[in-house]
Amino acid sequence: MRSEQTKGQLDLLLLAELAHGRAHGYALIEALRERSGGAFDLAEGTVYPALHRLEQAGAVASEWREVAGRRRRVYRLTRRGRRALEAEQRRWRDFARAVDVVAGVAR
Amino acid sequence: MRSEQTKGQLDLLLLAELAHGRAHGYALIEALRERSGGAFDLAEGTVYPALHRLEQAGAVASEWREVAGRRRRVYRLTRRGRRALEAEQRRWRDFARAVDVVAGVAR
DNA sequence: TACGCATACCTAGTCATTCTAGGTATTGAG
DNA sequence: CTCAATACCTAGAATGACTAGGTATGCGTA
Repeated sequence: MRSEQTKGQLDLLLLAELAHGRAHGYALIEALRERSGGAFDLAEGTVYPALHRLEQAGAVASEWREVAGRRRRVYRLTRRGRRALEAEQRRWRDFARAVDVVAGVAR
Repeated sequence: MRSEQTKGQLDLLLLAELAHGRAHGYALIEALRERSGGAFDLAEGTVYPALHRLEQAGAVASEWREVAGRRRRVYRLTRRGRRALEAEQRRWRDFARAVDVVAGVAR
């Protein structure tokens, strides 16, 4: 059972996680689960297509690595990805503030 | 051009707005636009079906009013709707906190 | 050695939500 | 008389993220 949905913030979460350093898809899922205290427990079918989309958009770049007999696709933020992350952070901040105000939630 | 999407928070926004008092759909759209400082400028095609869905779910109830020759469907929160609002507020708080942490956005 | 579990990737198709794009009807201003 | 604003509605499209399946390797254990 997945804990929480990403509700339109998936790219922000992935880009922010990659800002901590390069990582492969499976590791990103675990990192997101841990950093969020279990709130985000994303399905692979959610993350892999999203990474492919971000690569198409030029926000991330990937290369194959062989680690202990397992192939990994390791992703890193591009310069464009860093700009995209900053834009996503601003967008999230504005959005969350607006919801807080309307919803009567002080944080 | 619509300003911002509701990204899965539409029910929360509508229920929270109705917690200020009963209102009809068109007025809810204006109230949301104003209270959010223009951030939420929802299309009628977004709001009316959502209100119907909330009524189906028993969270709101409606009655027709005739005001200055115009028919209005005036909605109010039910008791169930109040509980739903509280649940949505908790859900939003948890979600927003988790995104803040992962996204590296301090607010 | 066979099994299951964790790791690691992938995609097709589905589903829910929300938007676009149309429609109807009334009132009031110009 | 026309246009803008008010006020409602829905069918269908688009979007985003999910379910549910698949492949394959390595490692521990029964």
